[in-house]
Amino acid sequence: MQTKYNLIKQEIKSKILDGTYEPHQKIHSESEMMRQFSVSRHTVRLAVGELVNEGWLYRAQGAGTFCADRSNHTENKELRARKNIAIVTTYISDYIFPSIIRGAESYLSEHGYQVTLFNTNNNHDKEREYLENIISQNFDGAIIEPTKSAYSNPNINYYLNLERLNLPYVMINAYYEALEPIRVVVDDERGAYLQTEYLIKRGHRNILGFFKTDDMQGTLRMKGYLKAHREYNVPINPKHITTYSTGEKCEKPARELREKLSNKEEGPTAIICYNDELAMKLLDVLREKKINIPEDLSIVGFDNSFLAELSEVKLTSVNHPKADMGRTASKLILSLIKRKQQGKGAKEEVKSVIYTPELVERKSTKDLTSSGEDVENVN
Amino acid sequence: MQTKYNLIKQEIKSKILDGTYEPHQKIHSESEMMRQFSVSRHTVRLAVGELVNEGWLYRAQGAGTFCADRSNHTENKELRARKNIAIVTTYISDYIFPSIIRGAESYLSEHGYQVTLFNTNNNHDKEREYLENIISQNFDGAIIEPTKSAYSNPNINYYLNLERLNLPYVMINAYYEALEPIRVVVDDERGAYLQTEYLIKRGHRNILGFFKTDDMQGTLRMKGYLKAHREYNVPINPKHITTYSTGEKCEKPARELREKLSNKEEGPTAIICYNDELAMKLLDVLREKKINIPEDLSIVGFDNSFLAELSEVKLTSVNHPKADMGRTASKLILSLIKRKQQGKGAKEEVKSVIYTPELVERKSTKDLTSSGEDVENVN
DNA sequence: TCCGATTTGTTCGTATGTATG
DNA sequence: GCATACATACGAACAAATCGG
Repeated sequence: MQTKYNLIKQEIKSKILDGTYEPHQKIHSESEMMRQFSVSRHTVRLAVGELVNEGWLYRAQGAGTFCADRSNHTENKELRARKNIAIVTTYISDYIFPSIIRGAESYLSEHGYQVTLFNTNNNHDKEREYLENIISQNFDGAIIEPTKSAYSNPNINYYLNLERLNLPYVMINAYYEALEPIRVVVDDERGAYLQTEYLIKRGHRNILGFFKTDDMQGTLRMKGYLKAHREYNVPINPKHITTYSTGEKCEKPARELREKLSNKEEGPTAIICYNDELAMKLLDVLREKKINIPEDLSIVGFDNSFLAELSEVKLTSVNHPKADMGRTASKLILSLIKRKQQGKGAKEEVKSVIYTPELVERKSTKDLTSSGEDVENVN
Repeated sequence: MQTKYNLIKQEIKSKILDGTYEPHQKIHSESEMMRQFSVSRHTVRLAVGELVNEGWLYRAQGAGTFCADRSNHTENKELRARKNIAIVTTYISDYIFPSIIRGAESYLSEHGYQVTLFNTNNNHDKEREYLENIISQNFDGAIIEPTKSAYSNPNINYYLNLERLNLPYVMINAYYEALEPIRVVVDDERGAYLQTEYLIKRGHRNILGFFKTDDMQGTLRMKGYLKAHREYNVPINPKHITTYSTGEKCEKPARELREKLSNKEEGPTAIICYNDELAMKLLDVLREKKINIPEDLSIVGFDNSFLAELSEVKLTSVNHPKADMGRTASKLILSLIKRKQQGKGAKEEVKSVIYTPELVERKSTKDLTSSGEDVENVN
């Protein structure tokens, strides 16, 4: 069965096999081969098409047809399963995480990818297990929220291996500093600075700060809180700062707040919270103590979650991009995958995204400098 | 990329996946498809050619084109060696869905399975696309919340094909009646009966009902509402019932409520809501109209979601198992998988679970029979 | 076994659309 | 903006294999 297109096919394949065509080298254009072999364009396309299907060539519209790089294990084995992205987060169903996941899921599914979820519960062992899964299966990429990002990570080797295996990943919300990965994060230090500055400008001097310090977000937010104090020359009372870990979040902050409220000596006028979730917990304490918000005490949250609007006290908070963060991380992952597929011709640089946060004013703070509660016109 | 050949390709692939074409069955000839789709032979050949390349079809010169048999197509069995469950829901990040998904995810991951999410947005086309994915990859099982379960489903063939392919699935929240699938649902009729009975027993006679009627839950809840009225001999005013579809949920119920409140003739004393989410929307209307809850009007929600506790009016609602439903559905799926692996020696029968709902009393209803607001001691 | 209708396989020609450099 | 190169789509013709009568 020596058909014309088969002849052309063999001709091209020979040139690949004998090294005439090197990986990523452009081969003759269709019109040129028409002349060379004196056949119609259709016949050339048939020959080239089959070689593309068999993985010997790849085509790029407008650019040309190129010799594929078969050095890697691109054998027939991988029939390109289905395009699959892993999302690893500390939680999946609480707080802002559903929004982040929805943002990612919608963007990825629009682009023909499907999403598999992994939930570490902020546990290093789980994180390791899932990283092993991701490496051993053929995921095309991963969006990862690091576990306990403030601590040194025992799984750092797995992340390094991801890089060695050329498996693209993007970190969200935080990152392990040693890795310097592509990431999508909020400028948490700036966010807490805004929280603090806002209160200081409204005359607050005794501001309690509650920070979860086992993740990077919490330590940066504490840093922002301190920085604002320094820059506005407001002395910092160490007793005003409470730090806690994930495991302690249900008890310790509430307990500490109760204590600090009973020691009436230097009564705080405001509270800065690690996030809205904590703010809710502290509001429960304040309700129990019959303290009115914002008349008796001001409180500011972080993340601008649905909690900020649903509580009886509409909470002033710092904006978190949520669904947009998921979408952005997804975009970056797809860019990284594209860059990987194009080989070293990486013209497009993929850059981390750092969101600059903004304060969302609601009704949970009092202006101590003016007479009334005219909050809007002060800034 | 809506090219003609791609459309034809998808059309054919759908017929393979929904079972219209069985393995080794002859599909339409090229000339027939030319007529069917009104395209040239070239276009048909392009579509068929790609499907042949992907292993869905095979061609035999002179004989025809046939559906391939993929049953023992162990192409990438090793890659997909990992145990994988698909979860298809109408939404993933809103309302009670994160809880359901968390329940399922935690149980499945404990048992070594991983979870891939699909979100239909209550759209039949999306549902079809995802069912195609699930069939064409080798998922071990699927947990599915049906899309628009009150309507006849255009994808019913896909579900039948799941059964023929022996791919276990469990439906949650609702089900297509024709299929009689293994399912985990709430007794919605009973739930709405409880809502209504509760109000009737407290002296309410004019009870507005708002029901989303494009899913089974809504139609059953309306049925329970009617049943309670009949059993307690309370006449039903047809004007008191509002039905709406998913697309209308943001506008129509609020508009209808406004209308019904302005017609003061036979003022309603209570509202029964399809779910808590709707109750929130209606509470906005009531707040705007300066109507106090529960003094002026009682309101009851459904699902006992976080919304019921976070609003300023603590909402009496009907309990939905949420995370427990996810866990239970996961258990059933793993049982089905186990039964499948054991072959016909199916000693263990897998049975559907129907949750009997309970009313969760909070502060959104008034007792018209007694003098005060002594709600607790009446029942 | 051969015939003829049907069906897929190969090849030509032509035109327009779209991405790249 | 322009030429180049691949992508999609129409039409036509003949070859080769299959299958029922």
